[in-house]
Amino acid sequence: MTGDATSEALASRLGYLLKHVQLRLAEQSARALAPFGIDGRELAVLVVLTAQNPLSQLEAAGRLGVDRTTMVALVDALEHKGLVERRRSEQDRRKNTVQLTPAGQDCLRGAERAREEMERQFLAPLAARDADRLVLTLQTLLSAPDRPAPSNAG
Amino acid sequence: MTGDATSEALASRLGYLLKHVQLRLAEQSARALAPFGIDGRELAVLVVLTAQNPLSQLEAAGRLGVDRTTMVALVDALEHKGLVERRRSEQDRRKNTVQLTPAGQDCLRGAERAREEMERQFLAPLAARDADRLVLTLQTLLSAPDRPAPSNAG
DNA sequence: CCTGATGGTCAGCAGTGCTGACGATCAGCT
DNA sequence: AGCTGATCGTCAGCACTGCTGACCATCAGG
Repeated sequence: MTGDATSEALASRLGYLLKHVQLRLAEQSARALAPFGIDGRELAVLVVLTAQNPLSQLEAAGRLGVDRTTMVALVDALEHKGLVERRRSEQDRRKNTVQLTPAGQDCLRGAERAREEMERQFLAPLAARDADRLVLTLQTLLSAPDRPAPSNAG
Repeated sequence: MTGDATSEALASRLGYLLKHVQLRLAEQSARALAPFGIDGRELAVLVVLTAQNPLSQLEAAGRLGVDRTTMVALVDALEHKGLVERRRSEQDRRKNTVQLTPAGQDCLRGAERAREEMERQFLAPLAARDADRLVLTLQTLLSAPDRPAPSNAG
């Protein structure tokens, strides 16, 4: 990882780069959030839950890009820690609205600060411009339409 | 993912962006490589194996950033497909040197072309400049030193 | 020959994310 | 009202990945 043959063979491969950069960020994130007793995915749940009016689990799952069955375990964990509260929706009793508890809001505030600081340090090796551009570039790639399996009939 | 609340809450989070961009690339990669009967990780193994003189499994694992126990299964699969060959090293009979078979070299050539085309399409939404910069930026982040757990004694 | 270290292998475990099924609920229709 | 199909949350089960720990064969040094 220090300029040897790896660079020649792999360092220009997008897959390798994205995977390992993501891995490294995940490590930093886990370290930064450990004091708050949550991990990055759980923090993301807290964030989407405060972003608007109370969401159902399915809505939250959609915003996070995870499966609804995954969201069950996520909310389970957060509820167990006393950070969120499930409540049966009165408009539609199939749904659970999930809301932050006061403890959850405290946790969110602190954890978000820690995450921001972590990201700042993670991006420190870059020029400020390049850091901004990285975010924009990734956003562009994500918002591009999915290309489905190539089909001759297409 | 089309400009709704997700953008506000998550779209600027590095973790979310990296994870989902990586996921999307992985899908494209799987699709592009399917005709060759290998996946992205296996292609990466083939690449490092041709990059130099025959490598031992441990050396290959090091270059790929995977565990040696992971490499066992990887080489198993490739050997099963007839793309690589294990051979006991004569210098050090604890080691396996792993080499591409002719079929492996054919596969590598075709799969690399497919991967390059796939990456080109993946990066198509970006200006050429931004695509280049993305690679450089990711390389910079990866080559930055790991920051170990913060320690008061440090 | 011992001893300690190294490389490959395997079993087992943990984390993640999926599918498929189920019960409860809703909406539309009759 | 009652029936039907869809929706939401839940759970069990599976697959994939990547790790740890143990084992054996082998090497290097005494």
